[in-house]
Amino acid sequence: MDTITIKDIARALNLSTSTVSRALRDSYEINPETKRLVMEYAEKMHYRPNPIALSLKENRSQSIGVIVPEIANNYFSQAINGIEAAAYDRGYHVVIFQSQESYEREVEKVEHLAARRVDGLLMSLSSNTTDIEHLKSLHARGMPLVFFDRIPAEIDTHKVVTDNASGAFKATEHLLATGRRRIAHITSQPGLSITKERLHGYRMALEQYGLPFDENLVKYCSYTQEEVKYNLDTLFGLASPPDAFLTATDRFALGYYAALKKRLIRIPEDIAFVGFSNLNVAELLNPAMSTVVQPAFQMGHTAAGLLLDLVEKKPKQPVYATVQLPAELFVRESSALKQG
Amino acid sequence: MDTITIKDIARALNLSTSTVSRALRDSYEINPETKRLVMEYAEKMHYRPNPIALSLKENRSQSIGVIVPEIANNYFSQAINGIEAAAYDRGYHVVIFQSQESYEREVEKVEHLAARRVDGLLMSLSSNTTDIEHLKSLHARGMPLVFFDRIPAEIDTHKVVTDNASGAFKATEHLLATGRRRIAHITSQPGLSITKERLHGYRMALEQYGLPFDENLVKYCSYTQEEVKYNLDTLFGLASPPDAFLTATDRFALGYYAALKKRLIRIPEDIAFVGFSNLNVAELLNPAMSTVVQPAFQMGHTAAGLLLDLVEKKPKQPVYATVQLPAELFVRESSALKQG
DNA sequence: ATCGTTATCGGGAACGTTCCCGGTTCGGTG
DNA sequence: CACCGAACCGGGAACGTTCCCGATAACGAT
Repeated sequence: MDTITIKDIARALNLSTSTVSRALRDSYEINPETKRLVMEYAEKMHYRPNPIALSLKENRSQSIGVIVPEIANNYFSQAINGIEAAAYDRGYHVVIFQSQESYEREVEKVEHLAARRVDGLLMSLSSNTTDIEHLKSLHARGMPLVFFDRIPAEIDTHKVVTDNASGAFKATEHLLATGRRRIAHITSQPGLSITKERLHGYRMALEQYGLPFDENLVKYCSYTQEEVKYNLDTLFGLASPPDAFLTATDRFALGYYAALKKRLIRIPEDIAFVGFSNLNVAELLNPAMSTVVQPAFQMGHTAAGLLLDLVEKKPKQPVYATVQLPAELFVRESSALKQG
Repeated sequence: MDTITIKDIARALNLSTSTVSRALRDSYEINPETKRLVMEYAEKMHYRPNPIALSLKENRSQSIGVIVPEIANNYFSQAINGIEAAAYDRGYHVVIFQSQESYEREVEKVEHLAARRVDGLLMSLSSNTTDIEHLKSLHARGMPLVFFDRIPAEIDTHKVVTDNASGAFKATEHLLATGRRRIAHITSQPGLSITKERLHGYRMALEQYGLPFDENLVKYCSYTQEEVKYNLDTLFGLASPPDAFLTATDRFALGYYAALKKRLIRIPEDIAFVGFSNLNVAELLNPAMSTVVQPAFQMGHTAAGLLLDLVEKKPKQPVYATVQLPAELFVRESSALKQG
């Protein structure tokens, strides 16, 4: 890219760089005629101010970093959509990384992004992250930081989440209302916030219906294929096997739906199913899948908004808040009323 | 972010910035003892070189821009996944924008990204883009540019596409082999490369089977909901209505699948269906959807690789190529053999 | 004693921009 | 006629880094 600078304009018009700079910013102390000359020449030569030079001077990059477990996931791609919209509206760029559910990669990317001098960081933790020292120290050094969806308890900053407890409660309650009594809960790593909250909602619903909580029905998963088989084997090997599934993420919803179907288990006759999922085709599945949907776009949008407020020091002394957005339960065939 | 610079180190150790700079780059002309001092102090103070200062000096940003119609789309999010992987491996950042299928937004984002001094640009055209002057001029001014999936004919540069013609041919041939004769083709705007190529494959298959091409069966769509209804009305209003659908993109596949089911049209009994789609749950749909799958990750990965070769001037005089990756046809229930 | 060599280091320009200080001209006022 | 204040413009530092020139000292070699 051969690019023209303010100096080139100055030289061409026999002016100083100061004058050109001021002319371009429409300063009052520049002769209108001079302004016109500069403006016209700049326009003609396709002049665009170099944001890098500005960044160096102002010590900001006008960009925010985003680290998510994976981009090619309905929930996160929708969230990124919201982030991009909010950031663009306020003149910021979005730089994206994925941790791929790996702690080591997450640390690496956080470090990289910080070195890159992004103005702020938007994060959703990898499922294998338990130690968040890398983020703590970054935050302590003054990097504006906002978490969404998968948040840590130990860092005090803005957080945006869905009301996971309520979502899980509604789903569990619904399954109970359809006559199921043994609800398996397939969920993420126990350390994650979303895991705890959803488990809490699940237990509350059981309690309210006077049913016992059975640890054997809860499976904390990572994301491997063998694991699915193993978990299903043990679940169906129980003396009192499950008659319903509540899965906690998009990937579990799809993975277990597929695995159940492969085993020729009938949904909803043998097993009722509700998945936390932002899959936009839940309606079209066989059978149509009941889902707890998170407002992904909205979450990304508000998280980015909060981050940019921090970046721009909108409130001088920020009072950190945890914004909770409602989850919505869509009842479909997969959790139809139990027959007989 | 309170950040430490090379100057701070120099001052603290009573050295010049030159010496510190060289010590940090492990230059041979610095006393090992001095190096050790500098390195240790830098480590202790968490020093990280400021990439923005480097960018200013070297006139490059170590980042590439990506403009896609929408992020929250299976195909594109998978492609971005590939782009991110390739870019990160080579030390580049990925800055993402979406045109939202709007020509005006596309122009705006292209302009924005260029002003932002990205080192190169990766594009998939919006469906409403017919005039590509904004990209032509950018390319003429020396911006490395690589297109993927939706490419323009009029710009000579690297392009990465799926073998759309072959994909459409295979799908059409398959539908013909199952006994269908009136295949509706739901596709994008006529200007797009993917539209033409897929249409070509579709026609070739018809021709090979000695069937006439009927313009009435081809619908060039944008992405509105009313349009779906209108197109279905006219298609089923034909004297000889379709007995199969071949849809050209992810969104059309889902949109028309849903609409057909809503009309209680039986798939595959009344209508056979094959969709170009990267939906990862095609298998789980009701009925399981036959799909032509594009190697999205691979496309993003190679496109990014080609772009970075251009950026880094790997071949001094690049010979622009159009890389064609194979599309794969997955036959499922939705295009089962016609009964009777 | 002079000189080239080696080992170490510093000064300062440059990247593109803004902005603080200055400077000059000129018309007007006392 | 001296002085003042607009009106208009230029010089140069600064942001953080690299790199081209030097510079200095010590030390053999001539």
